[in-house]
Amino acid sequence: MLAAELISTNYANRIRAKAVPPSRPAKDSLSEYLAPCAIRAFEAKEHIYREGDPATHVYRVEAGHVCIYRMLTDGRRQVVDFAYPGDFIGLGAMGEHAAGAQATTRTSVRCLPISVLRDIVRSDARVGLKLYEAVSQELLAARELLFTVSQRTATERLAGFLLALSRRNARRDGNVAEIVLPMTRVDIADLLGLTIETVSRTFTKFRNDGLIDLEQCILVTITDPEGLAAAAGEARVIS
Amino acid sequence: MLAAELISTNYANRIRAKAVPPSRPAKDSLSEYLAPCAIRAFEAKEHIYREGDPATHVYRVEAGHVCIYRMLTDGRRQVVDFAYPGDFIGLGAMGEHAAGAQATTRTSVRCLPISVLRDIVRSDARVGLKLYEAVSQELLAARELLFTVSQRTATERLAGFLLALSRRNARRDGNVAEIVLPMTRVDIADLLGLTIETVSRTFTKFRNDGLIDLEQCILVTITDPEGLAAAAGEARVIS
DNA sequence: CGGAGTATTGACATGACTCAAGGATAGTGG
DNA sequence: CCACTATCCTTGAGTCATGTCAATACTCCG
Repeated sequence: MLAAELISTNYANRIRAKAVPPSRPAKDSLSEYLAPCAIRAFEAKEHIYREGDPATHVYRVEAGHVCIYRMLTDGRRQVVDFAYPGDFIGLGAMGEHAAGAQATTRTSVRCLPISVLRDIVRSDARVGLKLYEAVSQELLAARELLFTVSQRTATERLAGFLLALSRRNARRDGNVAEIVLPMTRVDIADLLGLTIETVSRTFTKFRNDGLIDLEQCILVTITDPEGLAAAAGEARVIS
Repeated sequence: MLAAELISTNYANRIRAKAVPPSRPAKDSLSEYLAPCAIRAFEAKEHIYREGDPATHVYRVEAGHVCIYRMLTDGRRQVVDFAYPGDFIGLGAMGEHAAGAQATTRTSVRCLPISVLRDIVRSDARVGLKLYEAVSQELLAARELLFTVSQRTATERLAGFLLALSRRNARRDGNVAEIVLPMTRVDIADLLGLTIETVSRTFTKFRNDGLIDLEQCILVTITDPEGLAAAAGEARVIS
């Protein structure tokens, strides 16, 4: 199990970390403090931290992709978010991490010790507000996902997911149509509250309906954005 | 519609606000600042604020119960949380409220203007941290609910919900077995991502299985806590 | 090539939803 | 006090989307 996790797996390694610098230039107060922080690298499937680990650091993803998730003892899993370069992870943890963070591709993160963060907050009220806003943003995203999982059909969920990724990409590098999926079907299924079979079938349905191309299973090309938006049901989409 | 909301409805008014003071004595830094704040009262079904309203205040529930929810244009609704006396609502809103807050019973809230809150944060770093923690707590609850809705069966969801309410009551007044439901079946269904029919059927099933008594539809008595916990599946429950 | 991990597809089962009817509860007005 | 009405809750029958189980195919890598 542990050994397996250290071996970078097949599909994941098709994605070579492009080390895209975070799109937001390091202007805000939090980023200033991050500059001198240590950087750690992880292979695909390695954990940055696990659920229940003492929360020692806050991290910013520099390159790669991270899957934030929680586990139930019987093996059921809930993916809570995917973190992309520029995103913070480990925020909102008090004492210990309430969710695990696992790299889905080769990943590097910048590490800010919690103790240092606390000092910064004490001396710089702006940072406290920044943190508050960052967590508020996560709360918003969590509720959006809650909505998606609770009220929408499989078709709507996956369409919404793809559109959210598309918008995320657009903000980063301007490519709206092509989406590289840095996560497996299992990850997607566990995010959307579906099974991998349903995810796979829905992908196939989209392809048959001419909404997307799917030459490789990790490369989605949106051929009919309006159709996909219609399949998503509503403008309201995750993230 | 508006008129209807002002008329307190039947079931809801069976619950007379007991005006229980918040269990936590007003020791923490946020509560200090709340003491001089104005109090506003609402009838059942009245809104404290609506989704999209400019976020002018943060509120603490003094008595009664509030349903926090979001709407989709086609009428689908997601209840995000129920606020009890002592709980804060309206936190984490930046600019405008991302969710609506509707009293489910006669309710009174203490109102703290956002502008004042901002001033406080600037002058008192502890409050910034307090806010951060409060929102983190909400984030945790939202993810717990996400888990519930996404991965669990109707039986597990409702059992977990009842146990969560039981624990909430226990913390407040020590009564573990008796639960008064300050919300309708619709509210419960929209929280758990079910239909009212399924909620009702599951209640009936619990009664037939001897897990609960249900003399009135708003009064649940847990007769077999272990059985209910088993039905909930896992120790991990919402809130 | 062979093996491990991952993805697709099919047949079938089922839990929850939908639609529809009827019962319970509380407020209202005669 | 008793209809009368508006909500709310319960129950039943039938349907459907998604899950489950099982077999096969694809991709990468040693």
